[in-house]
Amino acid sequence: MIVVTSVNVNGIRAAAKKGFIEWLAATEADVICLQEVRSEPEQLPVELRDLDGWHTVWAPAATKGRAGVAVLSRQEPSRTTVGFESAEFDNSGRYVEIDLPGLTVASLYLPSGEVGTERQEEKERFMAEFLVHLRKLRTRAAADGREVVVCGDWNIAHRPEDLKNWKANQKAAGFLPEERAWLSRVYDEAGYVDVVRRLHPDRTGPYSWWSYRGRAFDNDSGWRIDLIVTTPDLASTCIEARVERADSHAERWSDHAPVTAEFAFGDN
Amino acid sequence: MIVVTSVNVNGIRAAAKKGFIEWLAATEADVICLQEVRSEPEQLPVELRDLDGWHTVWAPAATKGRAGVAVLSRQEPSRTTVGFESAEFDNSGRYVEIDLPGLTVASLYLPSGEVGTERQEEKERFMAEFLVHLRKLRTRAAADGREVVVCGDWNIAHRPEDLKNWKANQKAAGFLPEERAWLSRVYDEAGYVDVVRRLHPDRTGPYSWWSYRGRAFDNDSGWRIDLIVTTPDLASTCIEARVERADSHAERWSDHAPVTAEFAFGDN
DNA sequence: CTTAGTAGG
DNA sequence: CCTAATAAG
Repeated sequence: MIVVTSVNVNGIRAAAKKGFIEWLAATEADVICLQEVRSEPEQLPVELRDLDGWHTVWAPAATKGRAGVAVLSRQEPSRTTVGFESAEFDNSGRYVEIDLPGLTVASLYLPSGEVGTERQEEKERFMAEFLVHLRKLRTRAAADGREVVVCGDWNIAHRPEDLKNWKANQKAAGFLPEERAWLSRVYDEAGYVDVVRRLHPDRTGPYSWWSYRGRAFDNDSGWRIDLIVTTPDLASTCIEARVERADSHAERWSDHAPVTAEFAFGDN
Repeated sequence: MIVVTSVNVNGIRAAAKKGFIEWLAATEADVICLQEVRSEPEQLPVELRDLDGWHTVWAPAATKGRAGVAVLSRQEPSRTTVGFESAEFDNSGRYVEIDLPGLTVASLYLPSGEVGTERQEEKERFMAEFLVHLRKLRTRAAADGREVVVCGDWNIAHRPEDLKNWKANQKAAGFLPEERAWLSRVYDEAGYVDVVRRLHPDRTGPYSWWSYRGRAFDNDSGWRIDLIVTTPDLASTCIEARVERADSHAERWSDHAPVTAEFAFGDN
């Protein structure tokens, strides 16, 4: 059994002041993939340095205060790789990969994009390069007899069920036809599986991000853009997948909620 | 009788959230000179627009969020002048003057300066130009039979009694020998009077600014840099002068405290 | 330490 | 609306 969580913390230093530390102390996850850490390792608050019981790999962006991904694991990784052999993106705090026994885990923070700007073109370049990487990753893993799980903020909602207001967002970054088609290729051509959708094929959401603007969270006007995407054999061992939406009992310490999947993996 | 207050609000929008509005509602001042407003008039919170019972003149800096002075008066000014005919400084939100019957009131925010930087040179240029203005102002006022009061954050402590730690600050901006000498010229050559010091010749302080860093406020480790400076005849009518240091009963809504002087001016 | 602007989200 | 870097104080 392995429990994997993905969460965009929207600034780990701010999150730490609002409840992330307590959430971390209580989680039963074995591996946690973080996005938008927005901190150099040296800038982390003491409570997040030398985390007891966790092995950590931090992959900050070259630009201070931007992006940044990390993976926390209870087991020590046998290998750690920052980036995906991309000249443009390896230094941008958007991808880090670790190897655990029989399993490769990656934390991904795909650019957000903004229609009509250079940042949308950057997103598209990232998507093109990253799809190549996903294919290679799967081929390599198959050759090694390994499974793969890519956790992250993909910044794309795949289908109308994945966001509250799909009609109004057809020309918005994150739900553009070309972005949705790209995600289809991740599934249909590269052969990956979105495990939350696999276990909950018919429901709307569950959303994992709600804008801080307006009453988006209270109205559950969200998007499902934080995805746990795995190789098919691993997906078939997924026995639970959920979004940990904050409620009156749990503080909201990010505009995203943790997404968690449990796999009967390595069990006898 | 006229009551005049000078206070550096350190961002009127932040101050408004912390108690400035309540202070303003309770004050008995007739004229209030503000410095470091740091807001365009259009950006002011509603509570500070069309202030009931006050005439207001706002002189923001050309650069948003920087400097900015204002004068609030219960009587309507007969004349309002932004700047002091300085090509360099008239647009920098550092000086505004109003005329009331028999009295010119000015709000001044002298540059803070920082030793060894261009900003110290800017401060020195300001001082040179402003001293010329002070002389003209006094000459003009004398010809018109008017008194003058220049309220503001002068960003200079005159003597050892005017700051907690004068020995350690002899090479610090705000207590440099040339700055202190300049203030002496304002008094001795241009003929103005610092009314708080006139009424309290022997005491240390009263300080009007305490850094937000460390425990400066709790230790009363402050500076007396907010001054009410007047023509001699007006000074001789000053019957009270004080600093309104925040205590357990009053919120601290700025790193500066209001300085208030009461003049038996216009009384029969 | 605090303010406000700014870029990114 | 929120985070963090930055400049100024």
